[in-house]
Amino acid sequence: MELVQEADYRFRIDPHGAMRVPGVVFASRALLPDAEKSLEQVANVATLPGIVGASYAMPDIHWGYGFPIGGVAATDVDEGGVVSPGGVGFDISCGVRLLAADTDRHSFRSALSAVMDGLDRAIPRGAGPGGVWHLTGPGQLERILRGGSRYAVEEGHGEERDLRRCEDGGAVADADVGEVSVRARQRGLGQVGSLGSANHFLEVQYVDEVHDERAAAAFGLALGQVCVMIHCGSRGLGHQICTDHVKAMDRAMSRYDITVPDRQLACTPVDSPEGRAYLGAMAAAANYGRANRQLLSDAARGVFRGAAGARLSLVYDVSHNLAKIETHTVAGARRTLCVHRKGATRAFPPGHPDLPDDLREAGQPVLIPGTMGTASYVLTGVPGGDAFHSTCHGAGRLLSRHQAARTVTGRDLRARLESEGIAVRPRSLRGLAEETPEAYKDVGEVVAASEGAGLCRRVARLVPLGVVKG
DNA sequence: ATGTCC
Repeated sequence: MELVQEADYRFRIDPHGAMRVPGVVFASRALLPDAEKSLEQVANVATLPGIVGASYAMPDIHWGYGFPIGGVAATDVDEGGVVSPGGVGFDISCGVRLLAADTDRHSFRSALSAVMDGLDRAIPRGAGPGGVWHLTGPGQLERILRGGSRYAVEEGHGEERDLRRCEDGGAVADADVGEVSVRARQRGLGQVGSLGSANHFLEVQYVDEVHDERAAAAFGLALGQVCVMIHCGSRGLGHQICTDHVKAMDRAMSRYDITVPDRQLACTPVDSPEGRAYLGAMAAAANYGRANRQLLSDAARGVFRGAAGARLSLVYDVSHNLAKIETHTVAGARRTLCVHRKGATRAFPPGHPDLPDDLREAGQPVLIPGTMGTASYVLTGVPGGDAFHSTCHGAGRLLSRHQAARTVTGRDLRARLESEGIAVRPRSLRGLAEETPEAYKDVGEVVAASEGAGLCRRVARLVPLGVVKG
């Protein structure tokens, strides 16, 4: 795959074969080792009907199902543009929530161990069932799928203010519960309020560097402040919805005369029965993921209150795996686009009308979970930019789970983290080893490349005090 | 990511 360098941190893949638009990759050469497979996926996405602008890739690009992880693709809804479940991924609405404590790391130090033990008991995690909420019946699951974080807050698991600090006010309105299969519901029933496994985590962190004082103040962050970061998604429910709708679209595609270079790019027009069905089910999973993060926040708040006498205020909650219908100006014209972000985070600039009043001047908080034991970042959107107000989502994997687990034992990794002063509460030592920092790109380099490409600006760097993992 | 293959 030939990459033409256009600027620092910006490469172009010229259209060839069935590509309708170019590929644009925001990265440095150093961030693209062995990227051939994922760059081919960038080119494949550029063949989708109705794609607008370019098939974009963020600096944390790596190989994924059909679309690369770290990919952004927008299609024009009024021009036959398609929606593809592979452009969202299996973990629909996977995302990050950051809460800021009313304490700094020095005052907090003596409480850390008790807080970690409390979180160890309070946070359900790992593969399979288990969640903080035990549903009273199927009607309650439907209310979660329609109401997301808003429903959890209505039930007493949070504050009204939380909802103003959530993307979409904590729930999207267009969930179609009828498009969520019985099997997806069954899988979702017992996992409401759970972390899951792999790179999902809950971390106790503190603000280690502030890069932008004004934005940090607007977000409620200050140097030394203790924070809680929660990274999780829609568990088995979202996974099953992706499986169901990929299958349905794979069968339906030929009726729309759509051919794709890879079956994993199965898609139909946004404005088709199959497209609307997927988007309705995806919205339900989006709400499930948000309720999930709201309930885990509530559990963490209880632990912080009891073990440290500390309060947690929501900084923001944003997904990095979603397709959204958004209005963007393209070549001077307002167009209705279906923006797929898969391992890419929405990053609204200052002044965007969808931001709450108290964030309008600073821009949207963008939450970047780092690799376990390293740093995480808070960024903000910037004016102009490219890729439909999107930026990176994390470090990006380099080694497979199997390769990672061969480099270190879970026991040794835990000892290493503890010796660095990071408390670790793993559910499984094997799972811990699979997440060793060596398996990932350097999140600092990913963030620097994203900023260098003009996609976002750094606000703060966070480092871990304690890790809760599946 | 995921009842890591219905």
